[in-house]
Amino acid sequence: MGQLPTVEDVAELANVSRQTVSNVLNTPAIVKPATRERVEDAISRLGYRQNASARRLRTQKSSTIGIRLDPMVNGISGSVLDRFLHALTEQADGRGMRVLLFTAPTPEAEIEQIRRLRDGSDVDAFVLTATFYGDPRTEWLIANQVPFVTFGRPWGIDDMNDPQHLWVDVDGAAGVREATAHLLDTGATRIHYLGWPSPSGTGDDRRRGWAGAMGDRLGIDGERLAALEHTTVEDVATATTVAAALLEREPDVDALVCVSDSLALGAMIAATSAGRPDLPIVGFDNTPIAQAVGFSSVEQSLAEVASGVLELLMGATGSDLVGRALAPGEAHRLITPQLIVRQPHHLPI
Amino acid sequence: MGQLPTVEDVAELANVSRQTVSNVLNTPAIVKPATRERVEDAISRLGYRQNASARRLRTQKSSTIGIRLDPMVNGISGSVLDRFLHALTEQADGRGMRVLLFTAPTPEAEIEQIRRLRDGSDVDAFVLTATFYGDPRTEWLIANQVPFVTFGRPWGIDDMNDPQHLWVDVDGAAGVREATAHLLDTGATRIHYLGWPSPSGTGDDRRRGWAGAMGDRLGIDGERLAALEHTTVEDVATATTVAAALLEREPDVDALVCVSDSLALGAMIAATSAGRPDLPIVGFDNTPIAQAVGFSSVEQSLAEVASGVLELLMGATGSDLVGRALAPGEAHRLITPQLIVRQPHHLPI
DNA sequence: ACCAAGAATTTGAACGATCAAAGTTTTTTG
DNA sequence: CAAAAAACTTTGATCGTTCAAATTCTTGGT
Repeated sequence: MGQLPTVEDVAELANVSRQTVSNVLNTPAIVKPATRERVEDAISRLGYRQNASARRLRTQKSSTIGIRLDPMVNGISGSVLDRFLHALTEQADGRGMRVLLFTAPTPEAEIEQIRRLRDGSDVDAFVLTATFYGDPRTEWLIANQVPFVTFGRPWGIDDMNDPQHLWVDVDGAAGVREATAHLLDTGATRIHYLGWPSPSGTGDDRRRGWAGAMGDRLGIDGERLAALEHTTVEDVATATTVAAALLEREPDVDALVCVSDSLALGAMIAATSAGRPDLPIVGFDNTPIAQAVGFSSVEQSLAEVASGVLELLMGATGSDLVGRALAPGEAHRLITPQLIVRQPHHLPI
Repeated sequence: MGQLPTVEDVAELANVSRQTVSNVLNTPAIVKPATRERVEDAISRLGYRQNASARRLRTQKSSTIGIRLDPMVNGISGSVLDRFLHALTEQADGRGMRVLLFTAPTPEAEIEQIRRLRDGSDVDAFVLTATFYGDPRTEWLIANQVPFVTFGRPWGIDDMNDPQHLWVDVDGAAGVREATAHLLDTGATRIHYLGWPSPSGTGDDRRRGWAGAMGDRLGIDGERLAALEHTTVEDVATATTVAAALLEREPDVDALVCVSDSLALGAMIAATSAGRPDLPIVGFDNTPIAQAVGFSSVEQSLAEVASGVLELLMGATGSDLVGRALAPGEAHRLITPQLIVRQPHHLPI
């Protein structure tokens, strides 16, 4: 096998011109059926594939999405980005897009990388994760008119409805509300909450779900609600300590809603140890740990997040990047997560 | 800001020709220092960047490494691939390479994807993970002369020293041997092993490390060694049960070496519950769980694996892909992992 | 049967870089 | 100091594709 076949080779075999071959590939509708068939036959006979670099050079599009691989993912929820990446890659492929990775130690370095990738025509859109308040990246991207979508809502209120800032996020409040409602349905009433210290965009959002359900269904709020709330950092050992103290101080706890699987694992260990292996505990992210140890958890559909990202970037069916700014209501997607109910495995502790 | 500057623009500003600009970029050594400086000045003044597509079209190289993102990573060790990906991306960037992701449900589909990416000049080398016995992918890649490296040694004996099959792997035996030796140094002698059922390439390799240390240092082998060995599947709950039974049956256990952090977590829970929170336990992979719960673990340096992969692919310093077959001894790298010693957190169970 | 309008196809140029070879300047050498 | 060698720079061609404009082929109305 010498050279790879080119459009020219296909054209010659099919007795047509380069351009017709190109048309069969890109705009088949304008080619006469008989001709198209002949070309397609030649293509498959030669095993021809488009040369991506040449195509990109000519069209000035790379059909590639860039995403930064975070330096370190926190705790046991690390697999979230992993799973998102998988879903994104898979769905991007379905739309003829590819996913290119890059790394950067700081937001400034990330901007530099983005600039490089963009200027080199390597990437024509970006997906940002882990956005934060006053994020310089989103500002830069908007200012430089680089298409992008963030996974995670912007934290500046102004940006929330800015039609230039496309974003997809998981409705943590809805997920935790469902979890709380499910516990209420089973008869629990003293449902405590184990969360992260405020302020935390994600954490506060999830807490709102619990608070809302407790308020709506039981009329509990204000002081009485605050008494059911406990906070700890994202760390299994610390969470275990906090949960153990809680269970000792308040033996009548009915159930425990946790902001993450890490905290839920700590709570699980503490509960089992306190002789309450059946205490209903709910975590968030449905990590392998939740499955392994056996507690309920709120699962975010990363496939939905990925498809939301691509829809915002390329339109519902499109295969091209949208340059247009979207209407305020269309510029984002809020994905509703789902509660996965599990029975504890009764670990023999 | 209208058009992006090209070599032509830089050349004009620096009063040289296209080619000289290209030389400054690619082979600076052959350009007279004064000229080079003038060109570099023009480059930075215009903010010029090489157009990757044009370069790739001309050179017929994509400077891109393809890697398949596995459908699902198993258990809590999922972050391994994640961390490897990060290290690979980072180091590839340092060598002017990029990492492109793809997915595929089956090995056959993966070959098809590889073929597509290769034929389209999208990717010019691949990194394979999770290889298995009689893997069709490696055979296809070798037959089609596509450069690749596998993370994980080939399991067919013949391939082990095939200079065409480049591979990097972690020396699990050495890691577990070190862990066992460390426990022996602290005075432990009844060191049990909790592993996966045989046959398992990775599992058997790690087991060998434990067996070797026990044999060399204590002269224990054969029947006596087998009595200290226990197996269970990769699942926290099951491991907890097995470890609990073991501790009850053999109260004089000094320490427990585990094939993975999942099993170590199970062992940790069982030990703590059995009133032996200080029982030395060692896991493998040094996942966030090991850190969170507080047990020793063998850490594989994924940075070293990544750099090994790139070295095999591109040569020690090179920035080009090696087409040459390497000598039998040079075709692989075995990375020695390192034991991370931790004191238990004394979870208040 | 003719001509205009539309459909289908072809041709030349361009995308932005590097290669190969040829041209120019500078340095070395007899 | 001239000629040869080395060092450096420039010129034309090319990678494989798509765009824009030009050309040829169909179709349909009168």
